[in-house]
Amino acid sequence: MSHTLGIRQAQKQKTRQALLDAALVLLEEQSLSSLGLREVTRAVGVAPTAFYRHFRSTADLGVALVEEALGSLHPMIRTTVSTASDSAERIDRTVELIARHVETHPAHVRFVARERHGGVQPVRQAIRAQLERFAEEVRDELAKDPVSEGWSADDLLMLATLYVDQMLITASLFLEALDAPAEERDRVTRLAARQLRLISIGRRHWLE
Amino acid sequence: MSHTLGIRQAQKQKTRQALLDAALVLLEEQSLSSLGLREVTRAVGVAPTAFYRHFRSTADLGVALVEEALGSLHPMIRTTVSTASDSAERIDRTVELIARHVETHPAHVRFVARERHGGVQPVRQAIRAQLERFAEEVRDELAKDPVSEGWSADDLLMLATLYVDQMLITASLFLEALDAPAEERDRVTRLAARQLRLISIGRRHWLE
DNA sequence: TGTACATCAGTGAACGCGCGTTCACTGATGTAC
DNA sequence: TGTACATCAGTGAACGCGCGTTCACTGATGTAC
Repeated sequence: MSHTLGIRQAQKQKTRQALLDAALVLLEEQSLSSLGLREVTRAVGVAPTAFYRHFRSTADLGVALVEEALGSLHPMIRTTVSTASDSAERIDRTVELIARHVETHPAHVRFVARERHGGVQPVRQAIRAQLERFAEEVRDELAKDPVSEGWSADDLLMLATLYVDQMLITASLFLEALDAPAEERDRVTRLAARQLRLISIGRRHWLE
Repeated sequence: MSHTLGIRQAQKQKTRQALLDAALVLLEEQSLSSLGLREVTRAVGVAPTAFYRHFRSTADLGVALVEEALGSLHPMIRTTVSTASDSAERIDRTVELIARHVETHPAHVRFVARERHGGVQPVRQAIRAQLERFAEEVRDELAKDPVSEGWSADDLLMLATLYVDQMLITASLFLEALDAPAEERDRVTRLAARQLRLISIGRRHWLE
């Protein structure tokens, strides 16, 4: 049977999640460095002091949001990169996957894009650590591909980093296009696919 | 002779510039969305109300900072891209130029990286407008290159966008490495150069 | 199952503080004659 | 050159407000027997 939390623990988790959810909503229109603890508790409907039962500070809450936003993406990244198939098809599926993810988790994507270079150091660091893990995972998957024969580990990581950054740029373009007409989203889709295609072409001819 | 401002206008400009400079320093450790008007005037040594003689709000000041940070870069971008020479050499010079720019204008670069996806809409918009201009200028320079024969205007803009985004990523990596040992900066230099090289290879084989 | 005590998530009052904005002002600079 | 008036960048007091943090508390939940 699954581990059942006590009533007290379960309620605590629920409040904690409510704080995270409320913060994420508030962060769509501001940066973490201006997010107030009282704003968050007000949105949830608990006393300001309740915040301290869960987080030391809003920066601490931000680090928890990074884990929530990026922690669960690792398997998805791996399978996306590794799926062996025609290159053009893989690119289209990747772009489609990013578009879908932005549609279903817009606030998470916005948070990561915003705070990656934001004003709160521990959060920047948490995001960088996650993105570095992504790059390493992409590198490991690329290494398995026969196209990578003869590549140095360093060059593979260079390419993986390029892919990861490109995925983030694409996600943020889809985010901006979320409330735009469908043509705009199509434009972003085609742009992202061609950029990935150009990178793939560069990859194929790297060792010439 | 050059146009001489009256004493009053000259003093006003000086105060305005002092406000911009002070804000830029304060923004190294926070985001614009949490920057206070009183913080800025305190740093300059004028009364809080003096702020309103120059800007409607901190968001308005942010837009002025975008102009200051990016407005003067257009000629530099054009000449960098257009200089006809060996591709590898051009890449090395480009990366070197970015490194130099980050060294001489770290606060400006940090501001743009931070606020590009930050919490203040008018500032995001101002940055996007400038970056779109960059992309168009790069496209125009790329179009003059014989390598671009047969390329559609749309594909040229796609490549130009890729270059512009890549330059920003590189700048932000140099920024993080500013206080790091020289080896780290060298690592960033080599990484950026190889990524640009891979993109250039993709460019050369795009039409095959 | 029942009892007695411990734990601890959430409360609510209180604090000192800095915020953005308003307003009428001052006095140096600019302008018209 | 001098005078009289207009302009306007910067002032300083005042305002109401929300902030983060402290503290002792309450009462439901957990635990030991």
